[in-house]
Amino acid sequence: MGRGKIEIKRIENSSNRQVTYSKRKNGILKKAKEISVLCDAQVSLIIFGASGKMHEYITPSTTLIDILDRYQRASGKTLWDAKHENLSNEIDRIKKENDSMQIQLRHLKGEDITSLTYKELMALENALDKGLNGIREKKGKILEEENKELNFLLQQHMALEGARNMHGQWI
Amino acid sequence: MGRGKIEIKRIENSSNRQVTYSKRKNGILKKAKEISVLCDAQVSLIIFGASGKMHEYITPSTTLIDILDRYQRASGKTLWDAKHENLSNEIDRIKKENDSMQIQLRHLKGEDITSLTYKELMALENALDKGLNGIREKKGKILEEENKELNFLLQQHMALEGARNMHGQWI
DNA sequence: AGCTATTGATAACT
DNA sequence: TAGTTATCAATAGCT
Repeated sequence: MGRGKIEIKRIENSSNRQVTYSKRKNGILKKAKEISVLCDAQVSLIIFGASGKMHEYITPSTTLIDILDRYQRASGKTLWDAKHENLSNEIDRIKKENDSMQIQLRHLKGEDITSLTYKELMALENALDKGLNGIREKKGKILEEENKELNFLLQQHMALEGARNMHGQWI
Repeated sequence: MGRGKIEIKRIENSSNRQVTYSKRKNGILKKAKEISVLCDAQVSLIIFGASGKMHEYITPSTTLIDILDRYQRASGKTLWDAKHENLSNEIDRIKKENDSMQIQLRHLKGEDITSLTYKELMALENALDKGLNGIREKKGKILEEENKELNFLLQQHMALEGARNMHGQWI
């Protein structure tokens, strides 16, 4: 298809290769467009030349993503699904963790306990009791601290009051 | 490029369209292969005909995924990243939910409560107390039922025993 | 599905 | 690097 026939193998002369690439790239892009228009075909053509520059043709009435979705369904091969799967698995794992915690929380609040065994209830009771003790201890400490603080303030005030009274006597 | 020139617009005659599709499909696949070999180009060509059947050419030394990765980098468009992002967001959301529940659970178990205010501790205490009451009530009911069952069994046994004794007297 | 007249693509050249 | 053209390749219409 030119002044001479050529073998289909890598063109060694780099500048010839570059020229041929440029011409054939235009040619194939045109062909892609033509078959798409003439025959109602969905086409995705992506080309990277040796220079690294990209050229593409995607049938205008669609998107590359659509074509790739279709590709996956038609070929059975996975493209992003492989990457997706990891994330999906993580979501599943976390959701299970979540559900389990949800249930634990409900149980600790005394909800949804009808199906629990006596033994499970005992364990729950212990956990709650322990928790309650911790809370009450903490509450107690907070109250003690407050008490101490109040006592200190009261002492200060009383001392002040006493001083003022004594001062009054002296006047 | 044929017995007559044709306009590049949809071929209305369906069988002509099918024939043309088949011929041009082969042609463009050949072109894809040729440019790939001749010019060291990375090519991905995916075609869906009206029949739904797929045809593809991917430069053998690479994979479609590689090409699409490159496509994303070159075009700035996202293919699977968009889908990825949705999943990632969901993971984030669930993880936050998770963390919050984690904390609630710890608090209910009386752990990590040093930073809580007195008011928060009161709320916690109430929740625990309520939970504990529920649990104990449930435990009580279980014991009651069990007792009822045991009583019933005991009555049966005693009745049996009584009968046996009476029977013994009769002998 | 094959054939071939004709158009289209392009290799070598400028 | 872009334009020209002789030549080869693809294919439209036909069988």
